[in-house]
Amino acid sequence: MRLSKYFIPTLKEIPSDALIPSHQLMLRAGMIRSLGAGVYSFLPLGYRIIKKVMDVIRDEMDAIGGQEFHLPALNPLELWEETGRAKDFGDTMFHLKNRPLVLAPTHEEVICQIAKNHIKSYRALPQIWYQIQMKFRNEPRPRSGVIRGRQFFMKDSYTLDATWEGLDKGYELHAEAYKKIFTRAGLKYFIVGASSGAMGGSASQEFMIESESGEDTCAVCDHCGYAANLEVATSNIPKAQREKESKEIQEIHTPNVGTIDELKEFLKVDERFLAKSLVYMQDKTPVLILMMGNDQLNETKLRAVLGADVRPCRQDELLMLTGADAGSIGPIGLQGFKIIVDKRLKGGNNLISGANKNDYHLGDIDLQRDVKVDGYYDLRIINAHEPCSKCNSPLRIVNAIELGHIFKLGTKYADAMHAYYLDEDGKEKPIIMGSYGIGVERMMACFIEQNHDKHGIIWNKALTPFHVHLVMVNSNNEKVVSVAENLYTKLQQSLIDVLFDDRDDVSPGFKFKDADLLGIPLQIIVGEKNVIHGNVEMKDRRTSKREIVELGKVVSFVEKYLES
RNA sequence: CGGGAUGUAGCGCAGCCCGGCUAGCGCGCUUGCCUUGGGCGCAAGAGGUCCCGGGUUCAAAUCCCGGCAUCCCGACCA
Repeated sequence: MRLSKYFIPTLKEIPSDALIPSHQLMLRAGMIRSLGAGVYSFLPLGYRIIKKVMDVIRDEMDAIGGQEFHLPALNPLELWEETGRAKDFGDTMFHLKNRPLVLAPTHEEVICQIAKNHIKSYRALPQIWYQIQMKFRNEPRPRSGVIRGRQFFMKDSYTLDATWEGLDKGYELHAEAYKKIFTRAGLKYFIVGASSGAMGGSASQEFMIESESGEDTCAVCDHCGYAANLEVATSNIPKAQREKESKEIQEIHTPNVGTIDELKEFLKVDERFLAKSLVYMQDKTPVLILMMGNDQLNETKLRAVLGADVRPCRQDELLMLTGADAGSIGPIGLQGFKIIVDKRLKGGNNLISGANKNDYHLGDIDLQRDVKVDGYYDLRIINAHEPCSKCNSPLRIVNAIELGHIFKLGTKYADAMHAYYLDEDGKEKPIIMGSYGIGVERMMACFIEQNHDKHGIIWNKALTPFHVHLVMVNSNNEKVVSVAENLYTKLQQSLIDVLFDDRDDVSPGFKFKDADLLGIPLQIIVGEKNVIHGNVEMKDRRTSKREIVELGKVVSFVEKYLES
């Protein structure tokens, strides 16, 4: 491709709306342009890279037996009502105004519908179906360039199985394929256990890259490799120590003490003797939740215990139900409450908690003696430096970007849509599904986040838009022009993708800057000072190492480089 | 959806408080000359709904009201 004819509008200055490196560089390198919040046009160079990413994904999906589909983005609203997900997605799904159609944010329903109509026997299972297609989500706040957009490419795949062992196998195949995809794409990633959320199902893992601009938070152990989304992460933080003697409950006057920190200061006691109370509503049942000290409640963990519909109790409800305001609530003397306790408090005695009377607390509560506990669960958000639950090394808390997510769905969709097959005994059974996604633009953006310097992007061989960047330095020098033109032809004849900077109206410095910005990993620099000796210069974009190569050996040099 | 900021040429910005002459600067763009190993120089040009609508005023980019858009923080995020 001749740069003089190719549409690559590079920018010298950084557009002010772009804050993170990948977004800035994608704009500056002429790969994308914004059309509206969270909506991007891919220009020719950017789309070339998208296609490279898709190639890698497609290759590995085909390798595990995936069959590529192309499913419609327009879906009947009715289909989404069948599974109840029209309501679950709510405003996140785009609805058309002039027909009862929606723009699909994912494709479980469509897949399940096809399976329902055509998979009638266990003999037709298992199946791995996938597609790489545009997804639409009405994100309330798109951000970080293409990392969170309102429309984006996703590779989504689905396993259909007759047995739970089959699901496990399909899930494992995907986990392995994903590792290969991200490794080939040159991404430094880690895998975390994740919440399966409203997708339902039993197991779920996310493929993440660590990034300051990430929207997810993960706990990571650098020692043993444990990593988990904070939604589900656990640690070995010390539990309550039961004291030898349980003292008698006593009322303590605590005027103007609201928060745990104030209580700690007022009573001069260790945080681990304090039991913080929170009240949530599970349908019409109030639930009192006890946490140790100032431990924060993890709502994802809470929902896993109580169901998705729990909500924090309102202030007016709180006063009516307990007779006190937040800050003076406690587990003693409540009527009609369910009481659940964070595991960390298990066995605790001589604890201090609210008295359900404003400005009073109760001291020396023994959970075993005084409280009817409906269950102990892990409910807390872990903090940095807490000991790893596997190896006790201090955990790090990092921001991360989710590149891929794999789910064991089970029969949720088959049940809702009556997608049944006949098993060996002629019995009707629901098809067991798994669902697996990769964000295509995110792979591209994350690669740039991890591979750039102050001059621009540094592609690797798998994702680079062209194999080599041929820079003709002195376009007024006949010898240089003829050598560069000749090389361009020869390289193309050897099936090497060349971006040829043949512009004659641009100074050498400009060409070098553009080459570094675009980041093609190997630059061939044809300039006067080397050409007169029958040589050209090879520059490695990543290391900036330069090597002088004889003209006749350029093609074989490049071929060797590409194979290495 | 709550909080904050911004909106002036393709891009980056100044001007706005404190209303007033033809709305300005850098980059980019066009033309000519020049230059050719790190965003080159000189000269001449083109390019504007000052986000939109309303109001105040002799006079509005500037003040007031309403709206829209974009970005950031938070909430949300299968």
